[in-house]
Amino acid sequence: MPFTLATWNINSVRLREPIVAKLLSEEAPDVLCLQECKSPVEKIPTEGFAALGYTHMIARGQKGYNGVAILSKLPIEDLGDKDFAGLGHARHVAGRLENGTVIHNFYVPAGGDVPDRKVNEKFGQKLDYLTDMRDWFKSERPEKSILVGDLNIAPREDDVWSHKQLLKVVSHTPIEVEHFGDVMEAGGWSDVTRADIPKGQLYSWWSYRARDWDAADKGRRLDHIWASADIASAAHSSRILRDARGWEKPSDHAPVFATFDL
DNA sequence: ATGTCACAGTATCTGTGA
Repeated sequence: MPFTLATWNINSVRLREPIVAKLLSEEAPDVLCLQECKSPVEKIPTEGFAALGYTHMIARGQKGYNGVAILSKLPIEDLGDKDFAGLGHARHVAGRLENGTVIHNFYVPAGGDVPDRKVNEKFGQKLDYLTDMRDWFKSERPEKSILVGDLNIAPREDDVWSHKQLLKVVSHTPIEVEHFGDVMEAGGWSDVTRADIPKGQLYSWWSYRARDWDAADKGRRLDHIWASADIASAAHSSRILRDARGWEKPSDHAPVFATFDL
């Protein structure tokens, strides 16, 4: 049975419950992975989502920061979480659908402003987080697995509005892109979105600070869907719902979709 | 390109994170 999955950094699930409901109503993915819920799990507004058919949820949360959740129409088993880099943050949760597909939902640390771990501890934490992801997937080689989330890195030149102008901007520096590639290689992961849409500029995030985000279009592709090598060929119909960036009280991220014939 | 958001804590603003 094919299923459609979406990933969306929601930047407060409680404040944006209306647009989560809008996405579920209008696009109806089978599974929606959220990041930056900024809510303890018990305060996530699950009732409205359940009323739309999303009766299953696995989540990790903390007050005010981070937080990840997987809303699902399909039953999903909680496989636990990993505290990569020992930060004590709610940045990962894994689940398994009844067809055996494992879903990893990640919110990788943003990394602060200065791309130098000697003067910016947050940048070091981001690199360490990615290194721990690499080591984990090297030891636990993923099978029949999907990895999604806000990875806070735009790896390709055509994943940013200006490669040259962003080379020293956190999210697109060479050291981050190298770590990103190391995680992919360690897990044998395939970039589903770029396998489907190999050419052209592709963004999933536009800053709140731009006067007119749509016209300026200074975006970055920070949100990703990966598949393990054994199921990579089952993925298709990738898209980024740019419209959602223009909805009422929007997140600064747009949802990314893919469908899997599994 | 220092601009706009969201949240905690204390409070009706300041600091932090993104």
